[in-house]
Amino acid sequence: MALRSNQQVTAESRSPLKIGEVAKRSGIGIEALRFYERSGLLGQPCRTQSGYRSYDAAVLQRLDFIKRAQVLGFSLDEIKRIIADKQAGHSPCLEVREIVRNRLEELDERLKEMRLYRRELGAALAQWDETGELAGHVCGLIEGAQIEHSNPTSRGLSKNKRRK
Amino acid sequence: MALRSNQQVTAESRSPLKIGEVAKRSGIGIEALRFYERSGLLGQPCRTQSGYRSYDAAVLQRLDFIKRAQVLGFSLDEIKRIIADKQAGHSPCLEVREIVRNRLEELDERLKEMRLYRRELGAALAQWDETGELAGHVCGLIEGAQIEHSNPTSRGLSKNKRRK
DNA sequence: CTTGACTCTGTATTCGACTACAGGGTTTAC
DNA sequence: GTAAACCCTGTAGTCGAATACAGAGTCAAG
Repeated sequence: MALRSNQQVTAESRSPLKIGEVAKRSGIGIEALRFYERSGLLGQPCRTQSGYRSYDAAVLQRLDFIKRAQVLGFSLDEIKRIIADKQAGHSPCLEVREIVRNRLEELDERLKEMRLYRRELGAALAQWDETGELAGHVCGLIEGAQIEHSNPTSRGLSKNKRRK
Repeated sequence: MALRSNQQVTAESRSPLKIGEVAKRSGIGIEALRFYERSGLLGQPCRTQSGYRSYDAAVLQRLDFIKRAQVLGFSLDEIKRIIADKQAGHSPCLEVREIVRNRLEELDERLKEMRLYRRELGAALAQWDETGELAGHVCGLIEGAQIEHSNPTSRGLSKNKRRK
């Protein structure tokens, strides 16, 4: 354990990281880190005598893996299973392979969809720029959908929560 | 009011649709339709004397537009703005164009990311099948994260959402 | 010794996009 | 004429992935 004096070995290569540091380096946010731990994605780190989490730098790689997997469309739950499975010894477990394979299929499917609509959207935008008119799927459809009078936009955009 | 007798013109081309029918044809679900209406994506339809929603078939196109836009990654809120904007007269509004253009950029970004990781994932899976070992990013990282050191992390990737 | 930055646990809240349900009215088929 | 199938409003719940907050302990600097 962390015998009170090992703190002073604060060289940058081997230092145990406190949660704030991990958050800073991984870009993941303290609360999220604790949440990951609760959810079984991280396993519990050592603690200092006072109860502070004390991470080994390896956690950063793990977090990186998690982020990558997320981008690929894995849910935290699936990621958890992959990690747990690996850790449990039976490395290339069938179940995990299934997940990966399925996700791959879904991914391809989604990629195809996205490429298609990207083309449509791009085309519409181009024409829009040219002619000042929206065309094709993007707005032909809006136009097509006439709204039976009434007050259209109803109320103000009170709850307009734009982010990102 | 719909003059009690015009209901009987139930020819298939002009019939006003009740919500269940719209749900069936659009594949969108009654509750979701009402939710869209509440959210300002649909505007209120006429009602029969008894208060039932009575949709014009054009709503189907609108719903189709909404679905497409969603697949492209637009939020309901953005979709709403696009529609409202169009309806408000100033057709090819700058704001909407901005949304579309930005979304397009994001989409391309995301496509690139996805293709990259798809390659990695595919490769890992192939090797896995071959050698029974997970390699590369997919599991090297899991293995690495046993609890040993390493280094950095670049900036976070944009928040991407998986849906479906 | 005190301040301020940091951390702890535990519970609650957010957000988007729905979905479910309670407690009614209406239409339609037999 | 009655039961099933539909529709209404309004409110509440779900799900994934976090965030936020309350109330308390800990640590390094001045």
